[in-house]
Amino acid sequence: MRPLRRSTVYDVAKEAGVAASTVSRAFTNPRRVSPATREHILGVAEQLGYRPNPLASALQSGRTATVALLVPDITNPHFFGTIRGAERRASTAGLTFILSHTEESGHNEQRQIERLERSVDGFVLAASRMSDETTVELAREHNLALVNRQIEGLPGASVDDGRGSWQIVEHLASLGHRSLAYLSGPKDSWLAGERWKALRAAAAGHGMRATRLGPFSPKMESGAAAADAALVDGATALVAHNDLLAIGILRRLAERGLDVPRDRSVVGYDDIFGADLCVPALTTLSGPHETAGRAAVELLLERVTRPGTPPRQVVLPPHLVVRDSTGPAPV
Amino acid sequence: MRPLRRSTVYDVAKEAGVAASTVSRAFTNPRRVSPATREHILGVAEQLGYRPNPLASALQSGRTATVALLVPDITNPHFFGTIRGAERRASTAGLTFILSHTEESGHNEQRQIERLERSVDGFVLAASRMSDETTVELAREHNLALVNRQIEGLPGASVDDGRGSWQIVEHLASLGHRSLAYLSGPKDSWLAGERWKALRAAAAGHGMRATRLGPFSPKMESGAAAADAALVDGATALVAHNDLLAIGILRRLAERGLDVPRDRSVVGYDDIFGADLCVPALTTLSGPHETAGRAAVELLLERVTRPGTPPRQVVLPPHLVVRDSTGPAPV
DNA sequence: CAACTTTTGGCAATCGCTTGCCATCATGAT
DNA sequence: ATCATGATGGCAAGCGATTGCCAAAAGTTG
Repeated sequence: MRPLRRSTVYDVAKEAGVAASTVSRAFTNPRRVSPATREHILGVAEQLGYRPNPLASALQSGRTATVALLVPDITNPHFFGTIRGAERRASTAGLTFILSHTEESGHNEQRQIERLERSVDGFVLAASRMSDETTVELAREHNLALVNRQIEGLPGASVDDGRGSWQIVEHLASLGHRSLAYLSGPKDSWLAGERWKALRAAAAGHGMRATRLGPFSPKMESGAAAADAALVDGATALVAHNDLLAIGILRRLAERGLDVPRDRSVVGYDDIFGADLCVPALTTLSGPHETAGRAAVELLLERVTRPGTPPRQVVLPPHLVVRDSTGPAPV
Repeated sequence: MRPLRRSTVYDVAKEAGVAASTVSRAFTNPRRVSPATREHILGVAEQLGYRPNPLASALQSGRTATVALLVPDITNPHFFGTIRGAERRASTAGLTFILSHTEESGHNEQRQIERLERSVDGFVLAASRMSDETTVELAREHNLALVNRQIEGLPGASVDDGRGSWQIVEHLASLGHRSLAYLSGPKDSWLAGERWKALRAAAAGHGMRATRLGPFSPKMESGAAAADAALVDGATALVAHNDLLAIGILRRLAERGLDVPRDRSVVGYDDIFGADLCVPALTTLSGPHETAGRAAVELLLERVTRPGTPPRQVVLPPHLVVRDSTGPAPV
């Protein structure tokens, strides 16, 4: 590999018989040069194989044409949709897309932001673990958009899991369940908090008993512990923090000789790939997470191109996908 | 958002009573300044909240501490392992990680490389769709590492699907199958080519008949067409280009009233999440794709830190995971 | 103590582009 | 013909680091 010398604005300028500034403008600010010279410059640039150096450009202008997405756990299928959506949107806007894993730690998020601050135009924070205060503080100096987290005054896109949780409870109530157990996820996850609040409220509204168990790590392996805890609790309906956990629970219940949905009903969140493959196929709350990822990048863009506009919050409706893991409450 | 003015080397230099060059060296080349001044500078920098601007640094030095991963299709679970592995390795090496989707097009890969060339230290190309010639050509000017593609003289990490295909055939042969159909994937995928070559050779070695059908797009939706084609062919063993396709095939066969593994055996490649959840659970070739992703970044790093060393090729062994979708050939 | 080597730090050029400001020129209005 | 006006292009000063080269200081050696 021999990184050959690329031609610069100066080479193009000399060859085209204009000043470097004019070359620059021909590329970044077309209306600032006459159509004729622009054509000419572009032609010369083309034949010289000129390509603007994004670093140099960013250094001077402060605009990097890059966004970063910070996810707590790259390994968790829950985030794939968000990653996809964000990447696709960035790509169509001609933005470079940086992906970074924060290991479920707010502190890490903060460090990444500091590390990348000069290299990006903004950050999308997915399921951020940082406190409201820290986030607001950071938002003063950085361009942030949140996914699945709502903070007053900050732009964000989230799936309305509160409303979704009501749907879950209604579904379960209609099947005659009188009690549910929520197998909770990471305790500093905002989304998890929202889910539980809504579940509890909805349960109360339907005269159902609701208990929160856990927290459990949102992985299949935690399913056993979660299932066992739920059995002790005795609730007939188990609502798991996410599909991974729900699938783990399904497995454990089968091991312990219980039939789903006859003896217990199980519901998950996310509708990940695989949720309809397992047996019984999982009833789960499907959220437009890809859309959320896309929207978040969109919001970031908005703040760059039209600063001063008030931050928007996009809330997306989820829908319950009823499959085979829920059924009438046992008598 | 008010991007406050960050302090620069000059601020630190003035405050510490040294030259900017010394500050720079204190950070990037510690042994070039005396321990005492270094300590002092670091202290001042700390209290001024100084953070080096990666853009400025990259512009001058040519080193960006960034790598890019180009994948044909972000949506395909096959790549999740590679993405994870590459991201994790990059992250532990302190590198910024750029993820980019090339829409299954070699031409797009090339454009991305051109766009990002100054912004990264190297590229990992996963399942590249470019021709050998183009790739070799690009490798002259860029730092490339390939995943699941082998080109003479270029560094790369790949899963040995040739060997894996032999394992598949041996497994099928041992179950008494006398014929197999390979439901092929994208036709310009190198990996797909390797698989078929090995399958055909192995089948010949075992006196089995082998046909290649397709190409099919490697998605679940294509399963129906693939299954139907295979039924026409009559082979008792169906080997699908990947698990997605295999799962689609499973569904179609069930729809058409055929029992797997009694009437037909089905095998996939990749062992994606969900392969053990579907019914029957899928027999599939599990490859260490995460390791491959990690290794590729490793190779890139090697070329940056020790230029001149001959490019290495890492070949990783896959293993066959036998589940419930394969069984004795029907009599 | 002279002569020589090694450390340490500073100077200034450089990476490649952007942009505020100014000069020029063509245009239209008067 | 005169002047205000806008369009166009050039000049030059950055952006914030890195690094080759040099000089002074410090350390070695006989």
